[in-house]
Order: sequence, then C-alpha cells, then structure tokens
Amino acid sequence: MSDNLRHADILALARSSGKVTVEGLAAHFGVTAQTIRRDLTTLDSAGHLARVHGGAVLRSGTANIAHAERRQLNASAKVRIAEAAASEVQAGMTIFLGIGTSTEALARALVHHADLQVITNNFHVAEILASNPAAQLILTGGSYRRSDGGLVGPAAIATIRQFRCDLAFFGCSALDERGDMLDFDMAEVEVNRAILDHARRRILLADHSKLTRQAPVRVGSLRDVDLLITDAPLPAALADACGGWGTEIKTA
Amino acid sequence: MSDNLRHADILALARSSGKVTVEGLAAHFGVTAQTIRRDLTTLDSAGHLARVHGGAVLRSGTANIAHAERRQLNASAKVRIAEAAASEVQAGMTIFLGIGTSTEALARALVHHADLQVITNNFHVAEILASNPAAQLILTGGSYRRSDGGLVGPAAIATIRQFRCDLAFFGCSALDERGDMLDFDMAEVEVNRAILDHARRRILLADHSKLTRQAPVRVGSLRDVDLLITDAPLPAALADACGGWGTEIKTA
DNA sequence: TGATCTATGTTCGTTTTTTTTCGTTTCTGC
DNA sequence: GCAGAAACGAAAAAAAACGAACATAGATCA
Repeated sequence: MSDNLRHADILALARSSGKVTVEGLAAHFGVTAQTIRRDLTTLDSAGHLARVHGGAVLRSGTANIAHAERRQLNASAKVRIAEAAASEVQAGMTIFLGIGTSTEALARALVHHADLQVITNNFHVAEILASNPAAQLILTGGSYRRSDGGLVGPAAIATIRQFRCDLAFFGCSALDERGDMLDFDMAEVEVNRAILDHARRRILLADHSKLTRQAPVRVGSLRDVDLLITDAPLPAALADACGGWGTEIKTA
Repeated sequence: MSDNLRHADILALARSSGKVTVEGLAAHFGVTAQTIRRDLTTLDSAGHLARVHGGAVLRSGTANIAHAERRQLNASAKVRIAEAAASEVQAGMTIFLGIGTSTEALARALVHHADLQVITNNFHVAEILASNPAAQLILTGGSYRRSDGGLVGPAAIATIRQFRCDLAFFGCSALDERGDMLDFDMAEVEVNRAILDHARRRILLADHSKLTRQAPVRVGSLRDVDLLITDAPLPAALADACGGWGTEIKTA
C-alpha cells in the first residue's frame, strides 16, 4: 500500500500510451529493472495496472470481468428463465428490459423475434439486440454504470415516463422472505418505480440464488409484480403471500 | 485479459483497420511471425479476434458492414483529424461527441485520457469509451439507428439540453462550397441545433472527401462553428468566408 | 550516537517468452 | 485438380524476464 514517488508518474505514462515496459521505465527513472518490477507489482495488486510479462498495461476490464462472472452465475437457470420469459412476448408488443444479467439473457433469447419494440436502460441489452434488425430499439439516456452497463439517473427516468409498455421485464439483486425486492444502488429505486408505473404487465426475472442473497436497498415488492419467473419453487410462506397478492409464479 | 504487451496494440490495430496480418504485425513489433501467430491464436481463443490464414480479422457480430466500410474510408485521415481533435481536450472537461465515424475515431484517441466527462448520442462512441474507466460517460436516450449507431429523436435532444459542454465535436455527411453542413436525415437538424446551443466551443470534424459529397438536408453552417479540423486545405473562397465568420481552420 | 526501518541495488536460480527449425497444411495461379 | 509458395503448428534451444534473498545506503527516531 505504500506510495511511491514514481507511482503517479508510472500511471500517467501508462494512461498516455496504454502500456509501460520494465526496461523503458527503468531507463526513464534511472533505476534498476528490479525496482520497477516492485513498483509494477504494487500497482497491479492495488488494481491500477495489469501486470504482464515485460511491463504492464492499463486495466481496462476490471468492472467487466466482474460482470462477466456474474453472468456466468447460474447461467443455465438464467437461460431457462429467459426462454420462459421470451414465450410471453408476442409480435407487435412494446417491451421494457431493465438492468441485470437475467434481462440480458432474455435479450439473447429475443434476437430472432420479429416485430418488436424494445425500450431498455441496459447497454448490454442494446448491444445484443442491435443484431436483430426486426426490433426497434430505444435506449433511455443516463449515466453509464460500468459495473453492469446500466443507464441510470434522471434522464433514464424521464425517458421511461414517455412510454407505456405492454410488458416490463426486470431483475433485482436479492429477494427477501417477505417478498421485498432489494438492490445495491439507491438510483434503482426511482427507475424501478417508473418502470412499474408505465407497464401494463410487470414481470420479475429472478433465479433461486436471489432468495439467499442480501442487499441494502428496497426497490419494491412482489406485491407490485404481475408475474415472477424463477427456476425453483419458492418457500411456502412466500408462495402463499404471492397468491394473496395476485402475483403469478412460473417455474422454468 | 491481455497477457501480453502486444495484445492491446494488436486489438487497436485490428479495430482501426478491420484486419491485421502476421507479416505486418511481425514487422511492426520487430518479432518473428511465429510469435505473432501465438498472439493471434491467444486473442482468437479469447474471443477478441477471428483467426484467418495470414492474419486475423475482427469478430463478426460487429453488425453493420456498411458502417464498417465507411469507417475504412479515409481511415488514416480520420486518425490524424482525431489526434488533432484530442489535443484540444484538457483534463476535467465536459465534452460532447456526436454521430459519425470521425467522432468514433476521436473516441478511440481518448481511450487513455484521464478525468473526462463525455456526453454522446453515438452508441459506438459509448462502446469505445466504456473501456476507459477514467471517463464518466453519459448517453443521451433515443431511438437506435442501426446504420450508424446514432441515438436520435426527442429524447436525445432533451438530454443534450440538460448539459452545457466545454467542447462539442461533431461531423456531417457533406460540406458544400458555401459552408453549409449537410446530412441525410431530418432528425439530425434539431439534434445539431441543440448541440450548437449547448456548447462553449463547437468543433467540426470533416475530412476533405466531405467537400465533394452531396446530401439533401442542411443542418447548419460553418458560420456557427468555432473550429474546423480537416485534412486538406479548403477551397480559397470557403477559407475566406471562414475567416470572415471567425471560424478557425486547422489542417491535420 | 546508535538502532532500526525503508527503498534500492545485486546476484542467482527459476519461469516465461521468443526464436529457430522442420514437417504438414492451406492457399494461389495455372 | 495440380504444383509451388506461403502459412501453419509443434518442439527444442536460446534469450529475456522474473522473484527471492541478501547487501547497502540514507532517513528516522529514541
């Protein structure tokens, strides 16, 4: 963790050219290669650079790597859920796809659907559906969140409010035993509310791992959801509550 | 991600020209062909490139072929223009990047800049700058136009109006002898106006081929532009007119 | 002043990468 | 469809980079 006179300069050099070499830095600073190696090792473990043989490169994908791993989690369950969700989508519909890896899986399942209008605040969903020429694609604006490709902030909400969708698909980070949907970011709350308010049918995609996870922010309740698509039966108490709320449950 | 100093550069070269050759890379880096082959094999199995006999090409799925070809057009001129444009950008600035392949080239030149706030209605720009963790990235909303990755429509305009940028970079499809900027889509007109109204300094990127092209819609005049960056001297009459309007011209 | 701590330099055995070589596969022009 | 050329992959040898251990020098503090 110890700082070093050279570290700031090394980072600046790395940013300006994308990479640095051990040799080059050693000559630049007039120190031995071994010293530079120590610097680079430190910067690497601090997460500022990625060490490679011969030098180091900018760490471009740190957020994306986490996201890629998250996408892998329960991948097969997500695909099953996505297929069940896709079967809800009829030609000619306007649908909303929210943030999360489950909605990305759904986007993949919709790549060959015809005659769709898709509104999304998920950059990755847009990347996926860009390859479907039969889908009209509308992005909400917003600040790009690297951790998950979400577009968040007031601009996103303003755009959502301009539409009324037939179906809204969205995910959440966790689902507690009382049926509350939980997330990590306060910014989600308002976006979620806007979605719930502007869709005729609200569909939550949540694999069973969400039931045992924790997250700090309450973004809504299953009470406000019309259909929950999941991959394993819910605890009896929660299933009963959903029955009372009129929340349909589909197990893929 | 990249386990090698050359990998990032190889990908950059591939992206800028669509393909790379074993021979060319070997000469460029001063290593043997066998070493390059190993690099390409790695990048291929990592999914970043597709290996072909003699070199490698960008992985398909980069949907729009017409767009990819347009990007090729005057590629070297665009890179020069982009570098000149990048030199206008100081740390801490808020900049706008509009639609067009020239602004994409600029985005590529800004991948390693630190401390930037970028607002764009160009999906490809967002894809490129997503890999720069030191840039805050804001997308305007809007309807996704597959031909060029532009986000157009009222949502885009509404978002642009919420900001005031230090610099606005934009392109146009053609530039006539009277100094009018021309485009193919009426939707551009209002977006362009919003951009011109909400930036302190307006910079047009246009390679010389724009001077001999035709397009039907007038989206504005060089009179409203503070700086034109191009790659070849303008016709004398137009250069004079720019002088009268206070439009600075920089030839990269 | 002397003990101690930290950053750097030096050496050396180990690991990784690159080159070299060679037989096989794939293109290209006819 | 064939022949020569170019490109390819595998494997061994060579080169470069690496990290660990220890030595040294300057700073810090009691």
